[in-house]
Amino acid sequence: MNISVTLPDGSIREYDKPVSALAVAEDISPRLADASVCAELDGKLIDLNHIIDHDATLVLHTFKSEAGKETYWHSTAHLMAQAVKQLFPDVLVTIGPAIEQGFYYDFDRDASFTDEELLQIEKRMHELCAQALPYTRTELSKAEAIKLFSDMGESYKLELLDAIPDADIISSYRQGDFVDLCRGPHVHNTTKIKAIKLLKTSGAYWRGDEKNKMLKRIYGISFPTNKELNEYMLFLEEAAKRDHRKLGKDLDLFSMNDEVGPGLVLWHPNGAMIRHLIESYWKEEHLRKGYKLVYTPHVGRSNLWETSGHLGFYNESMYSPMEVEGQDYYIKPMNCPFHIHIYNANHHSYRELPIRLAELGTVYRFERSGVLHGLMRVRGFTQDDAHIICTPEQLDNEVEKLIVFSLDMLKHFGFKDFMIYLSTQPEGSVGEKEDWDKATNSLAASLTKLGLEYSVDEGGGAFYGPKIDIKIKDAIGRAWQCTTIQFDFNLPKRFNMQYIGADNTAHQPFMIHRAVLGSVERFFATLLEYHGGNLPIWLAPTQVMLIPITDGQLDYANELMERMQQSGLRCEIDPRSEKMGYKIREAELKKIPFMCIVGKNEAANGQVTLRQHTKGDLGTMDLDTAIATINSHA
RNA sequence: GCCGAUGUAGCUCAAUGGUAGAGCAAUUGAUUUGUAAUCAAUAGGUUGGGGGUUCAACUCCCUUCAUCGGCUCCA
Repeated sequence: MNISVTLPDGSIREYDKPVSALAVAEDISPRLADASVCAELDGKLIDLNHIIDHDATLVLHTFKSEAGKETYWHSTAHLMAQAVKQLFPDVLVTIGPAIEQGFYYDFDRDASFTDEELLQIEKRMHELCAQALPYTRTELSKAEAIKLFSDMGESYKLELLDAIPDADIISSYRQGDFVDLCRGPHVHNTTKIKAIKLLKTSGAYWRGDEKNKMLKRIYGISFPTNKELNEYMLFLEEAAKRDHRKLGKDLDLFSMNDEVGPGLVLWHPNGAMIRHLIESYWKEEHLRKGYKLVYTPHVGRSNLWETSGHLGFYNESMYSPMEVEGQDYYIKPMNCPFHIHIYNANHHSYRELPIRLAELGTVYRFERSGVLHGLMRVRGFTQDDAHIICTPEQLDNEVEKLIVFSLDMLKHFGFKDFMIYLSTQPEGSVGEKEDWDKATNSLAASLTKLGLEYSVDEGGGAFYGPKIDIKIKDAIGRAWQCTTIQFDFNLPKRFNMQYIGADNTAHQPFMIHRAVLGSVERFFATLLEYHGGNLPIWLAPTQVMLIPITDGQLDYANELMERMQQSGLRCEIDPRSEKMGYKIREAELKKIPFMCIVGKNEAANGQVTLRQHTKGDLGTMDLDTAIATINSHA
């Protein structure tokens, strides 16, 4: 018998009898064998001790690969469950997957896990690692699996088994006294798991459904070396420094206030300036791209929301009505109905389309108290909203332009990495299947044509249409939705939107609802975190701080400020009788991009000494050179 | 909303159930300074709100509000 194993580099290794993946790894190098956590046999993930008994391609995964990390963390989750079961035998295990950064395991237990208990569990995990317990895979029939887990009293596992077809072969993994229902693969021994940190606890609904029981979740992470764990902990610390809530306070950008109410933002002058700059840019770009700016009211009569259907399908997110002269008015959770009425105020010919109505529209939505999160999730926010009304023929072109426009705008703010999602028709949606397909295909085709990678969220569209979402990550890797491009098959019909076609009859237009930044609040927060507070100079509320060394240079500094302001720079003076070092330190902490230091020498020669934030002294030069230098960074 | 943690001066944080404190910031004064903190004085508080236990509560209990980390939901 001869078995040949093809490796990713194309090399082939021959064996005269079946071998384990681990043996192949050892054959290549002991170091690779040591670093490997799982393998991929003919594209299927396997355990390292899986026996290869046929000609096959083999990829060995170390912790460096995605699959390696996932296996490593998943195995750590099992290890944690084992420790928890040993320490707290009454706890029932449920599920425990690997996640993007680490793993979690959900347990059914009345009390929450305390910080002390977490340390206790962590300690037990290390002890179990030291015992060098092998992870062993066992395949069994569904009936056997049911017997196994019902003997253990693990009712949640039985519920999971329930969903598996009777004829399927089920795998379980055992290490020491712990058995878990699991597809695998796993590391082959607990010694593989070295550095462990249990990070936090939380509640989590069984199967993610809030009608179900709330379980107790423990999050953790693990690494092959302590060094990597320490680096990760450092990364979390660094990320905390970039948190927009901290930066918002430090740089005096915005605040929330108990008395004003949760989820309602107060924009301080510095934050308001940044917002103003974002919005001005946004307006100019939209005008350049053929959008028309509109303004609409903050409230609308109940009839409007009945026609739009919001009172039916969006009621939970809307605030209670206010009564005016016997009529109910609602504060708007969306801008669409108003934009539609602007469209409907006139008759439209197909020759006018597409019509693009844009507004920085402030909306108010009721968000449950537990979900509020800095500026990322608030109750009053401004959408950079627009509605594109077009003919079916114009659809593809509009979508494509829209995606390009969105990405260009995000890039202009410095963003580079995006996650793009295409969400398709969900259950119980409105509109014709034919239209859905056309719209979904149009979205997909545009993404493909532009060479963009995207994930499909099957059935994740709104009930009224498919959509494309673009997400950006925050400081600790949480993804936040910014751009959303949504079709709407619902409102054009409800509001009876029409245009007169070339055939001189009325047609219903297509409508795209879109926001590029998403909401100004969330975008602002993401922007702040992305740049760690060091905004690009065109967005810095103060671009230059003039620092006179003594009172003697105050007049000169004032003159400089005036000239800089004339040239369009946002410039301020620090006139206090503090030492220069103190003023510099403060300007640095405020993350002001440039400082102009002027002392006796500069005043005498009509010069300035320029200093760049985080970079330091750039030397002495005349004002025009300084202004040019500053502008070259814009 | 649910599970848990937290809430003390503008900010960052101290204080066994026994007189609420520090640093920075602020104000006033002195200092006139050369690339990340000059010195001194002053002022600043119903310890998130309400209730309770106690001779005595920042500290213990109840309740409520907010924030933080998750879950569910979402721009």
